[in-house]
This record gives sequence, structure tokens and C-alpha cells, in this order.
Amino acid sequence: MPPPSHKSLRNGLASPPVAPEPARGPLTINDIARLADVSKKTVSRVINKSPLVTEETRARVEAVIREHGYEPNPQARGLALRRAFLIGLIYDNPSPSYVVNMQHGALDALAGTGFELVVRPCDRRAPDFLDEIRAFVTRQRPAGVILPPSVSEDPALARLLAELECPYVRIASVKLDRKARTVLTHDAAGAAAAAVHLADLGHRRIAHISGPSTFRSAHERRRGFIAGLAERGLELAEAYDKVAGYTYASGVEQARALLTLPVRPTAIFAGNDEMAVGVYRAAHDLGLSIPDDLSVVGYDDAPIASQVWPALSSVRLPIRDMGKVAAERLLQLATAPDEAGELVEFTPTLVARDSSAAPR
Amino acid sequence: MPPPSHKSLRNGLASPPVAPEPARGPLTINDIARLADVSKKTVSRVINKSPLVTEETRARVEAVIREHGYEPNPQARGLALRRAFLIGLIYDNPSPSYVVNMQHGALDALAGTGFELVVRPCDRRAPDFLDEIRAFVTRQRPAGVILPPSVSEDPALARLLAELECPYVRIASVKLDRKARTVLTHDAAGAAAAAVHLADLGHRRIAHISGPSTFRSAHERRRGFIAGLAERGLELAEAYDKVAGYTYASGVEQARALLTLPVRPTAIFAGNDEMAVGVYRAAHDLGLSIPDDLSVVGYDDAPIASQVWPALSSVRLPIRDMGKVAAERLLQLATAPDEAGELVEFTPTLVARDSSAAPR
DNA sequence: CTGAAAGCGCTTACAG
DNA sequence: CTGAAAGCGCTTACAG
Repeated sequence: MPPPSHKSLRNGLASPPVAPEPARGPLTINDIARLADVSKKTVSRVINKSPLVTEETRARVEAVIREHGYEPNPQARGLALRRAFLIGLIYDNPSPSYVVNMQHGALDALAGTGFELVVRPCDRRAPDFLDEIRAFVTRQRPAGVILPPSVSEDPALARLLAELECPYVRIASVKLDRKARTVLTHDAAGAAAAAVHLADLGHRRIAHISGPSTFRSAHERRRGFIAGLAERGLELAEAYDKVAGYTYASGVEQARALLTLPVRPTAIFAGNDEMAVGVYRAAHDLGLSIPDDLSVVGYDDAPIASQVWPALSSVRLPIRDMGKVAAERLLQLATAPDEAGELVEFTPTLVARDSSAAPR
Repeated sequence: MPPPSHKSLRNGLASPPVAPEPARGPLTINDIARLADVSKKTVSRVINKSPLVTEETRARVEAVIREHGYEPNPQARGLALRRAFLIGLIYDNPSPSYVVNMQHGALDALAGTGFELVVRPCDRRAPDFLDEIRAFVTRQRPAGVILPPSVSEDPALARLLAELECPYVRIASVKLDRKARTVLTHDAAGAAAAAVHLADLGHRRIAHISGPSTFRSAHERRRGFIAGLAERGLELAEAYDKVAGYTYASGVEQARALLTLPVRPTAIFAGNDEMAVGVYRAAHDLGLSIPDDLSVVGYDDAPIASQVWPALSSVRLPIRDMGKVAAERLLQLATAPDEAGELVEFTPTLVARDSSAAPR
């Protein structure tokens, strides 16, 4: 059943009352052209914000568009432009809260633009990883894709997207690409803040559990942490320098190793919150109390950080804002591809809660 | 730079060597028609699995399609069919792990089909809630949308989608629609299992913190819990019957109320895991140990359930499978709209961990 | 069972 | 600054 409004709209114009046009579906560019008494091409110019339209004509067309709530059909535009009104989010991040936050940020930017967000989780180690993405991009021709860590760090992926002429933005803790394609997060600075925080509380035996070597962020956080310790004249002892996998289970394992050392650390900085919660578990198992026997600081400030007990001190990166900025950049590339984009940078902040205190 | 393979492919055919056709972009239906020596309409029939093609012709066309890795342009098909090759996921569920799980389930079903998943978080209480969805559906014409709780429970939304002739599947704990549009979860059965579990451990003073009344699942879980208690000859005392908001903070608040009662419960069943973690917090604050002083059971079996300490007993719903089945149903509706779909049902299972034990 | 024509709703050169 | 024609890559009636 077609909405009655369309029928009345179309017949409201000077059309012969004898043969009213059938009202099927929403209005098209032809309807708007007729109603505004211009050619469809002019309507198209207005839609695409071409400067080659008189102010008067533009105003008239825009009024008709607004009045009838006309929205150009994205399928038709996409076919003609060879670009879908879709932004892809390609990720292999295992943290649900990270993923959802980034999605919501991207959607913040896309709201009201007519662009939709298509999600593409993937496995960077899968043999057909690049084939899948090639198929997606070739088939759908998205207006752009957002690459958060760690897919953002994949040089072959970036090459592929460049080859396919698919705009992309890489969110990463190191600058891997030109400015317009980069959202830079100063992971190292956040980790340094964590080191200074623990040192200033009076800790001297401070350990670190870093993420997997396949994540640049893991390296950056470790590097920043060591730099922060150095600022306070401290070093990261080799025995206190552990590598895990950004997962809960791996955090438990490495924390257990640290806490059963002959001389155990009084503080542990984990490369993300999941591992930090793993540290909680290991401490509990060994009868150690947080923060009395052990201070813990995480990274990401995931929801779980404020839900565990005691509440976890953590380094916060504004994930949602990062997603928003990345999507905005892609929209900008889609409309004005030539304008050189500025480098966008985010610096994380330490959120001190109850899991870090002076050593007993 | 066009991929060289296309050029050679196109010129490989009996085309005059003098004027080779320009090779721009991927192959189209016309290329395939020429290569298979049929009309484009026949290629279209093969793509759309029309029965009106000889086996021989079909085989020949399919061979050419496979050989060249041809994929029909979804924009063009969408324009002609008035349906985008998109499946929407419309949700207002606040739990990241729930959302990501459901997305991944839907993507399991869409993998290899050429359909993409578009995510549409929303706020059911926002004044323009329905307008936003109307705009989305009218503009993009998705092949279907998945509605998990609580948007699945919104009658106005279902009416709107029916009016717009947009196929949908509702995932809900009560049957709100016809079979083909329903994925039914027996939330009540899972809650009953939790009640029986606690009763069989020897608990008699058992409390419940339910979700908000705007979620049918909250009602179903409470109903099932009461039924489970009744199976063991127990009742849910009025003072032990609390309503919260499916959030951590609301869980803390109601748990605190329960645990400061003159006669406090020895077990609490929370309507979801977030609130159960809130119960942990309240118990800790009051110096109560889990499970010695208090047993706790949650619902959802979110990742956090196995990460908190002690590990949380919880009722597990196979969210990912639910998302997959919902998407499969929509694909089925898109291809064969007339086939009556069966009702799909999921029954949750209790995962007993360390947070529930016999009362001391 | 197969095909030539027209159309889906837009945009891109090309004129004027 | 504006428009008529052709085209994007498919599918839907309509013939045969």
C-alpha cells in the first residue's frame, strides 16, 4: 500500500486530472525536476552541491526537496558514481567494547549523511584474508574503509586498498602512512603516564605484561612504559618484562609467572584491561590483595575497568572519538578528495582508580 | 591502473585485433554474455537461478562466470530489484559483547552471499526513533532487518516495517509475530534452571534482581525464576523481588538494598551478568564473600562471567547462533519469500561456575 | 528455453 | 548557468 501522501503530491501539480500518474514508491529526481520546473540535471547539481547553479534556482530546488522529503536513491547514485554510500569498518580487534565503541563513533559521523556503516571483522592470519577484502571492495565499492589496529598495521592491506583505489584511514600508534590517511594515537605517552604514576606512588619493582608482537600498540606501550620509568630513574628488569596476547588467559599466565618470582613486583602494568583482569585473577589465586600487595594498571579503560573490584586504574584512549574522526575523514575524502587532510592525533589519559596505591 | 588480466581476457575473445576494447574495471554481465555466447538476459537467469535455462546453457555460463571470477554488481542489481544487498541490524542492546556476538552470528550467515551487514544502533526512547528507521529503510531498502531485544518487542516498529514491506526477524523471549518472523528464546526456562540450581544447593532465601519492565526478557526471566522456585516448593518473597535496569550501577544499588535487609538472602539471581557483577561489588563493599556468604547467578554468560573472581555462574543463550539463524531466515525470505518458515527456538543452559555453592 | 527492448534513478561528458 | 542524450550494470515484462 503506497503512502497516500505521494499520490496527492504528484497530482497536486498541473497534471491532467483525467490520467493521474500512478504513485509507486518514493519520489524520484524526475518528480523533483518537474515540481521545481527544472531539468533533472539541475536537480542533480543541487544534490551534488555543484557551484554551477544560480542561487535562486538552488533555493527553489532545495525548497521542493525539503518540502517533499526527497532523498536521492543511493543505489542509483552509487551505480552512476561507481561508489556505494557505504563506509566499511575492517577490524580484527578481539575486544567487544573496543569494537562497539569504534562503531558508534563512526556512526556519530555518518548520522544524517545517508552513508551506512558496514562491519567486516576478519582474521589477519587467515590465508584468504586479503582475498576476502579484495572481493568486498571490488564488489561493494565502499566510499572508504576504517582500519583500526591491528589491521591498520598491515602493509599488504594498505597496498591492496591503494591498488583498488579505495580510500582508507589507518588508526595506529605509529605513523605508517600519509597524514590524510592517519589517525595517530600516542599510546606510548599513555604508557609513560602509567609508569610515572606507579613510580610516584613509591613503587620500585614494577613489571609489565605487554601485548603480542603482532600489534604495534604492544610495542609502543612497552616502549612508552620504559621511557616513563626512565624519567623517574627506574628500569624495567628483564625478569619483569613479559609478553602475552592481549587476552584474559594470557594475562593470568604471565601474571602468575611474575607473582611467583622469588622477588615479586609490587606493581604490574598490563598492556590492556583484559590482561589486567587476568592479573587480578592470578593475584586472587595467590592470596595477594589489590592494591595492598599489588598495584595494577591497565590500558583502554574498557567498561570492565570500572566494574571489577577494586576498580581498575587504566589508560584511556577516546575510542569513540577516534572512530568518529576516521569516518569524518573518509566522508571528506569522498566529497573533496584533493584537500590535504591534517594529521589527527589523540593522546590517552590515565584514569587512576582503586587498583593502584602506595606499596605496603 | 586496471588489472592486466581483464585486458587479456577481453581481447582473448574473437575481437578485432585492431581496436581492442578498453579494459576498465571488473567484468560486467555483457562481458560474460559475450564470452558465453548468450544474451545478457540468460546470464541474468543463471545468476538468479531461474529454472528457465537448459542445464547445458547454465553449465556453460556458470563455467565462464567461475573462470573469470565474475560477480554481478550489487548496486545495479539493487537498483533494478529495488532491494539493496544489505541486511540491517537494528538494536538498542547496551551490552557490547551481546552486540558483537550477534553481529558475528549474522555475518556467519552472510559470508559468501554478497550481502553486507549494516549496523543501526538506536534509542527506542528517542522521539525520532521511528523516523530514523523509516528514513533508513526507505532510502537503502535493505533486504531485511534483524531485531534483537528490546527493539524486537516494539509493536510500532514491527508495524512500520510491515508497512514499508521490509522483511524482518524478531528475536524475542515471547512469540510476538508469525513463525517465519520469529526467533524464540526460552528465557524463562533458563531462569527456571537457575532457580532449581540454587534450590538444589540448599538455598532457601533466594532473591532476584530483574531487568527493566521495558524488556520482555526481564519479565520472562522473572516469571521462569518464580516457576523454578515453585518446582522446589519455594516462593520469591516480596522483599527479595527487586527491579533494576540491566546495568552495573543499578545492580549494585539493588544488591545493596537486598544485602542490608534484616534477614538477607543467601543467594541472588540477577537478570543479566552486568547486574550480577554489580552484586559482586555490593557484596565486597559489605564484606560478604562469594560464594561463602552469598551465591550469585547471572544471565547471558557474557565474557565477563568467566573473567570476574570468583567465576560467575550464568545462564547462557547462544547469541551468535541466534544472529546466524536470524540472518539465514532473512536470506531465505529474500530468495523464496513464499516458503513458510519454521519457528526457530533456542533454550538457554545453565553454566555453573564458582559463584554458586551450598549456603554456609 | 532464449532474446531485444525498455526501465530502475541517478551522473557524466557534451552542447548551448 | 542550464538541458537533452547516453550510460552506469543490472532486471522485468513481453515476445517468440
